[in-house]
Parts: sequence; C-alpha cells; structure tokens
Amino acid sequence: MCDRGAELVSSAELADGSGTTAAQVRKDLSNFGSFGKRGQGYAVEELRARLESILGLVRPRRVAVVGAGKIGSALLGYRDLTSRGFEIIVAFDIDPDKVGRTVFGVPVLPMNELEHRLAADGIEIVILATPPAVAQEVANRVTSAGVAGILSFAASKLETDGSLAVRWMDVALELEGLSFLISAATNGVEEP
Amino acid sequence: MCDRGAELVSSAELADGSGTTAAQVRKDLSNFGSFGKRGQGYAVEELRARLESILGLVRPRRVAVVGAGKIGSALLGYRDLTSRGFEIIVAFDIDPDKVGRTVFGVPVLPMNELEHRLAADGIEIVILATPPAVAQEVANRVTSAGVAGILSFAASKLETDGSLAVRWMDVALELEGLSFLISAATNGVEEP
DNA sequence: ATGTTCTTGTGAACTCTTTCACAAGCCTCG
DNA sequence: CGAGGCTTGTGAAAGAGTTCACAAGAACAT
Repeated sequence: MCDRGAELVSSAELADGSGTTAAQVRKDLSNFGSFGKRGQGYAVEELRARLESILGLVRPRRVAVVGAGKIGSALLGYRDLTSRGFEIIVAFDIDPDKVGRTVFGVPVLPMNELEHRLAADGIEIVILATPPAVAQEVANRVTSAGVAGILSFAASKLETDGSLAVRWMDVALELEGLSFLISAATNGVEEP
Repeated sequence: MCDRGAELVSSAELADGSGTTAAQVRKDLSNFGSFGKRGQGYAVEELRARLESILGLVRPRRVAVVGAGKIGSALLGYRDLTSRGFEIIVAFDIDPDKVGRTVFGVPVLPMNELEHRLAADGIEIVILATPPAVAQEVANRVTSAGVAGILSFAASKLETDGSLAVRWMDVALELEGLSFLISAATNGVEEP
C-alpha cells in the first residue's frame, strides 16, 4: 500500500486483504495503542511504521541457518526474507563438501565454528534445518550461544529453557491437516 | 512407539512427547470415540491406526508440486513426506530449462499439461511453490481440475470457492512471529 | 452552523477452548 | 476376593478469543 501511494486504509480493507474481520483488526491494533483516525481509517505509512516496531523489525534481524541440505539451502536464496526484514548472515553444515562454499552469497561454515560465529556475528535467530536426530543437540549449542529465537524445520519437539523463543514449521504436519479437512469434507472419518 | 514395540501409552506420555497436556490429549481423542483402556492407556498400534484414519491417511495421498524453484524442488526430495503418507507424483514449472527433467525421481512437466495431468494422475493435494504473482491464477486452474486441497508457500491470500481446503506456510511470517516474541521478551515494544 | 456519512475504539455478549476434578473401570498383588 | 494404584472419559468451571453494537469523533456539503 505504501508503494501504491495510498494514504489511508480502513480496518475493513485490511480485513479482506488478510482474511479476517474488521472488528478483529481494530481489536488487535488497539492492543498497541489507538492510532487510527475516526471517520478516516489508519494512515498507511504510520501503520507500517507501528507494525514494524511492534514486530521488532525496525532494524533487520540477523539470522543464521544451521544445515545446508535441501531446505536449508533453499532458504539461503529466498528473497522474501530479505525484503521482510531478515538478513541471512551465515550458514553451517557438517558435510565437508558443503563447508567453505558460498550458497546464494551466504558462506557455509563448519559446525565447530558455530558458537564462536553466532556470537561474533550477533545472530539473533537461528533457522534449524538439520536432520531431526541432531536438532536437539544443535538447539542446546545455539541456546548457550545466546541466540534469542529458533525456527525449527525438524518435526521433533525441542527441549529448551525459557530463555529463547521457539517456533516450528512442519510441511508434513500441514499436509496432515489438509488431509484431515479433505476427509472431513468428503467421507467423514473412515473406520480403521 | 510402534517401532520401539511399546504396547500401551498414556495420555500423559503423549502429552509430554508433543508439548501439550494430558487432559487435552484425552479431550481431543474423545472427539473421535473412546478407544483408550481405563487404568492402562491407549494401545499404541490401535491408536496409530485410528489417527491414520482420522487424518484420512489410510492410503497415501497423491500430491503434485507446482513451481520447481528453490522451495519446490527442495520438497521433491523430502523423505519425511513419503514416510508420513504423501506421495509426490509430479511437478510442474513454466521454465523450459526445468521442464522435461526428473528431480529426485519426480518428473517436471510444462504448465500447459497441468489440468490434464492433475486429473489423469488423481492428484488430491497441490503444493503451490510459485512466485506470488501467479499463485492466484494457478489456484484457479487447480480448483477447476478438481483437486481437494492446496498448501501454499506464497504469502498472498488466495481467493477460492469453498470446494477445496487451503493452508499456508510462510517462513517470513513465522520469523516475524519470533521477532515479536523476542522484542516482547526483551525491550517491550519500541516507539516508532 | 448543522446534518450526513464515515470509521475508530471499546465495553459487553457470546462462542470456543482448555483445564479441573472425579466417577468408572482395569489390573495386580497379597 | 477385595484393596490399592493407575488411567480414561467427561460434565462443569474457568479462561481466551471473537463478534456485536454503538458512542465519539472527523470530514464535507449545504
């Protein structure tokens, strides 16, 4: 909307642009203050700035990727991340064939440099794209290196202390969700 | 658990294996019948079979990937999908350099064969890994081809009729969520 | 000025989800 | 066989999240 030069936007417009309701948009925003203009809507540029600060993206977040396999390296070249305020600084892998290379401009370092480089590069978020078997161990090392958040692509649950935020992305889990919805819409549940 | 040969599992064990509570596990399962054994727990093998049928995964679901770019092709070789009941049958791309090849054993076909092959191969779920600009158009074509569900990696909202189930995966959105949690844990919200 | 038309911000009502807590049932052991 | 130790299934209570609905304010035309 900023690019399109729009000045104002109503909660109703925001709602159908994002698949929710006008009341929801207003309630949610009101949690962070009341910066709409009655009778007018929200000032687009101010709203953008407010959301940026609410999300903590006034400055780009520094991100590292651990595991330069299929998913890991796909992420290294993902433009969408840069444009939305995340900078992928460095990647790590255990495979000597991958270490030392640069993938989409991001250097791939060996695992023994992990703690050192996370600290030296001021990494705030680690994307975990390792095999599930080592995910927990990497999570431990990352935690002790003082990283603030982990986004894990490993399905396995991670045991962490409360000092960092953790989120999961699991393609198979989402597909299972779809499969459930599809079954519910057609058959209902089939007896085993 | 099946592999480990466990016979029975309690709601409490399931809960800490999956980051929820025992009561939640029991309530959820009870929606689909009462198949636990009082004083014992749930029979592992029966539970597996029940979940499989609840999720509609008694037979593997047939999946196609549209867009063989970075994310698309990473998914084509993703073992986890196969092991969890999804078969990637075919992929599509618009780029002539990619069309005709086989990536991780999956053939990449041109976009003009889309509708025909989705129908011929009995595809139930499409994973959308195209640039956002064409996501809506592909979604329309996929819908009319009678597919039952879409998993979209494009951030843009898709307009679809109620005939299919749609889910989104958005890495940047998850990172924004993490960034918010990190900010909330440290600074609180910073003024814009 | 005044009336009309918008749209926000927000208590209150409502709905949905989670947690509590306990009767009912199964198993083992003395 | 009966007591004791577990664990499910589930109403009822508590807690979250969403929607309603309307007063308050802003712009604009007359």
